Amino acid sequence: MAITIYDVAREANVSMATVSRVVNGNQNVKPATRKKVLDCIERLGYRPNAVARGLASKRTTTIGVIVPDMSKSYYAELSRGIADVATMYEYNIIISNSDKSTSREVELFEDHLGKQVDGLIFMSDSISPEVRKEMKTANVPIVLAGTLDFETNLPSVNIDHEQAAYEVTKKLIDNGHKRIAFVSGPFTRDINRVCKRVGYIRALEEAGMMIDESLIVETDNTYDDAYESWNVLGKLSDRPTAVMTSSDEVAIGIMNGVRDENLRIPEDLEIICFQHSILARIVRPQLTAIVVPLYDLGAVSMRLLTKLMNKEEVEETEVVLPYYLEERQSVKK
Amino acid sequence: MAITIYDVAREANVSMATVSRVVNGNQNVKPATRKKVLDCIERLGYRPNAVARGLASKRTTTIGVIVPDMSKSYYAELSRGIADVATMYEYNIIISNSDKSTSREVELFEDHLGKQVDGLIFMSDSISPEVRKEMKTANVPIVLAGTLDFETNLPSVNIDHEQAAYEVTKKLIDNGHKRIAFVSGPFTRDINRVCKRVGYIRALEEAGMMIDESLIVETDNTYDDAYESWNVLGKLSDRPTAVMTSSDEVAIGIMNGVRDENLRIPEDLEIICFQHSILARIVRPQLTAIVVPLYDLGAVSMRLLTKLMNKEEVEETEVVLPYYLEERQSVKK
DNA sequence: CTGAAAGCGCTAACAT
DNA sequence: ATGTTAGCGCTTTCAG
Repeated sequence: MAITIYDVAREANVSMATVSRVVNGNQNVKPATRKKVLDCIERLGYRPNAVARGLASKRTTTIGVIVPDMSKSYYAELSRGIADVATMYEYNIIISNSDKSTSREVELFEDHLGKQVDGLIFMSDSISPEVRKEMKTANVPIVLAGTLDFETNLPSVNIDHEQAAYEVTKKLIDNGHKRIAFVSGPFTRDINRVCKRVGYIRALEEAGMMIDESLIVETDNTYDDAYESWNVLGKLSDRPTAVMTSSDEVAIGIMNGVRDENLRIPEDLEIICFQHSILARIVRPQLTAIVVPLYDLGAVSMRLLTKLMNKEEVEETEVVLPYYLEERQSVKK
Repeated sequence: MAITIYDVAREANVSMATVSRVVNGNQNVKPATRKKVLDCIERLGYRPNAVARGLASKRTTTIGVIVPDMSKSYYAELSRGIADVATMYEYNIIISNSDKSTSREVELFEDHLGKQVDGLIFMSDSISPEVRKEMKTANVPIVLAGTLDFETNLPSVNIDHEQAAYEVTKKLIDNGHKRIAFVSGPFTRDINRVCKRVGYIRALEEAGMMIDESLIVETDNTYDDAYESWNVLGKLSDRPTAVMTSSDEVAIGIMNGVRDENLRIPEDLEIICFQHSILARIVRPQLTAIVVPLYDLGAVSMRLLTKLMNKEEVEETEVVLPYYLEERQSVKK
């Protein structure tokens, strides 16, 4: 059996309450007593039982993170931001993968809530009614990280993907392109269908250009699928001379498809992508990209969650972080 | 206040013990009673408190994962393997980043143990005496994933990096190369210094070749540092014609360094790397590589841990998983 | 098959 | 400044 607070109390000839005070840094302890207790703790190798503490205090200092897939660099980077701020505020994180399944998301909410997490950070492609119901009935704060909610106004941290896509498209238009494609990730993802796609269309319409649906291609956001997508795009009689992609991995799929046709980037095709990893920087030519501050998205989400858990006043619960365009080699000068 | 087991008991006109039995799937409950209780649970929206359960049963169904950096694809992939098997056996995971700091690793052991995790999976570059002491005094099973321990024989899951490096080097020798470099990650990492480096040297010596220390380059395992390393290697009077790298990211650094000198791969330099991500496959030329089964490393580690936590008999606690060489384009046919 | 009761290890009033 | 005590919500004997 492990050492308990009782063992320490007996050893130090004080009550368990005093030991508890010492452990919790309560100032109402005479320095001499404190030292005596600390010595015993050291000597016995006492380690407070966080589970008992959690039951008694109703705070577990643990938060839950529900993410589609922690192995994807997008979420891995975001999660690292969460983890670092969590550490800073002395929280542990329980992380679970939903694989974007609504039923799994609901299960995970129940699971994490059952574990009495003090708060939750949720990421998903889109929010289903079932999940919204879970969030409504949860008794702890929830923050959406990089995840959109159009119905309600839950605390969230995002960048303005619509505006970013608009700017990317506009830049391509200004570069003289008439045929600009948008190779997207799945449209089941709000960020793609509702943000990037809409920004793309807004820029085209503003320039008085036609929307050609054959230039809007949905992929599953993987390299292989993107590579295939150029098989379609490249065979168009009037093929695109520029493309915006929803991620750097997709851009590289296009890029290799283009290269295997002996076309060149940026001479024959200009590419601007959303950057989610180191990929954009290490391929040649390097990819001009909207840099998405994934780490910060996670860090700010967690910071926001700490405020909510502390019941602090938060002026703005829907945070929008800045992004920027990094000019590299996939666009002509 | 949340619904407790008492509320359900009162509502169902049974004792809390019976509710507990129902919740825990105990067979000693009359079907009619079970149904009645289940109905009340449903109606009241009762959700068992895992913290109270953990305190009473001394099992939290949570395991700890200590990892250098969850944002690195290497560990992200490995962690996903852990997470999936954890889910399968109904465990949650608390994951923390050590950033390879020994003192942080020790803190995290204490932290996780304090949270009463039922087991731990540990990953690190090398095991320090302080950490070894933590592991010795821990009262729960610990599995090392992709991490070496030379002193003791803790449960672990690995691949044979030494043999893999030997085979890679031998293949390069058989291809006729006389100057073969090894661009490594940090030698503070046992896997590099003690395994890959040793396998590399073994192959050279077996072929009667000299060990030229200038061909062994230590990097911090990043793209940028690897790129710089070619500045050194490429300027050698008798420069290498082949190179083994400890990761695909490092290989790409070399590759771009080579390309910026207008040399070609594989004509002027052959490369074989250890593959830790999608990178090896999406760059051109694609990289011939030792495929490291990261996901499986994690999954098998977790499976092993479940057996240990169940006190099952385990015949072999030091598991070695197979790897294979994927021939692609960075080596001549 | 069901209930009563004793903890699990700690926090947080409430006393002193 | 320190001690006493009543829970926190559940599991787990032990009875019956």
